[in-house]
Amino acid sequence: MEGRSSEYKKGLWTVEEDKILTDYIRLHGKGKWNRVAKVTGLKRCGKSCRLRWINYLSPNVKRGNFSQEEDDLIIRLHNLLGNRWSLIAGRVPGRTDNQVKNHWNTHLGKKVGARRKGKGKVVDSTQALSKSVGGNLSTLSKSDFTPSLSGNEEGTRSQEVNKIGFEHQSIVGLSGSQELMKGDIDYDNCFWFSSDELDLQPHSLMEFLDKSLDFIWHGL
DNA sequence: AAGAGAAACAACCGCATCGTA
DNA sequence: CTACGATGCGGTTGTTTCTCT
Repeated sequence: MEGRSSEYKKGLWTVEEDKILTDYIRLHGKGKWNRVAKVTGLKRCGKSCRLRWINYLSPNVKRGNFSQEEDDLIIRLHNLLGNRWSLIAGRVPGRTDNQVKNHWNTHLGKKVGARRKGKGKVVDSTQALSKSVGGNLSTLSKSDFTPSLSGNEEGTRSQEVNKIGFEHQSIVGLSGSQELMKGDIDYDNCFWFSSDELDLQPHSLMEFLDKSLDFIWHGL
């Protein structure tokens, strides 16, 4: 099929292309990715340039093997958040969402899967979270998980968040691997918080998640 | 040494959301 | 209010490298 997409090259990046992109960003800064091809003549679409910079060329990206500490952190965060790779990566310094996702799919997922094999029904962590808060997370949009609830709490976004049906509970449990059932709790794979301790507000799931993450982060 | 299959990593695609004119 | 381009995310696919026979 020959279409507009044929204007752009696909596949692995060459050293020359990397240099062109790096020079462009050094000169113009990040953003305006669609301008890269126009300004530099690089035969790559904006999305491809952005991805290449974020995942590979950026000086903030840590290369090399994942440490045991990073593995543990990712496993714990995945337990809490599920496949929300960008959120997880945001808590793992120097690692990108793509790196974390790939590492999970090739190493950690198998490791964790093997450990859990035979330990009962495995459910998606968002389902587990949904169960624990008494609502349906699948109705939420991605933006409900971004830390941008500022100012107007009566706005549409907070109304969306309220769809969760979040209710005050004395204890809130999160489990990425197990259904939450009385008398059948896998404490190794759960994080528990007292909502009093966290001063949990029902209108903001993100605040809850962020406090949860800080809680874990400082406890590591 | 060479080929096959598995594993690891890089990149693409489709969709959702955001920002702005 | 709406349309549209830019950006971000997660799933998936493609390519390369490694390991085993």
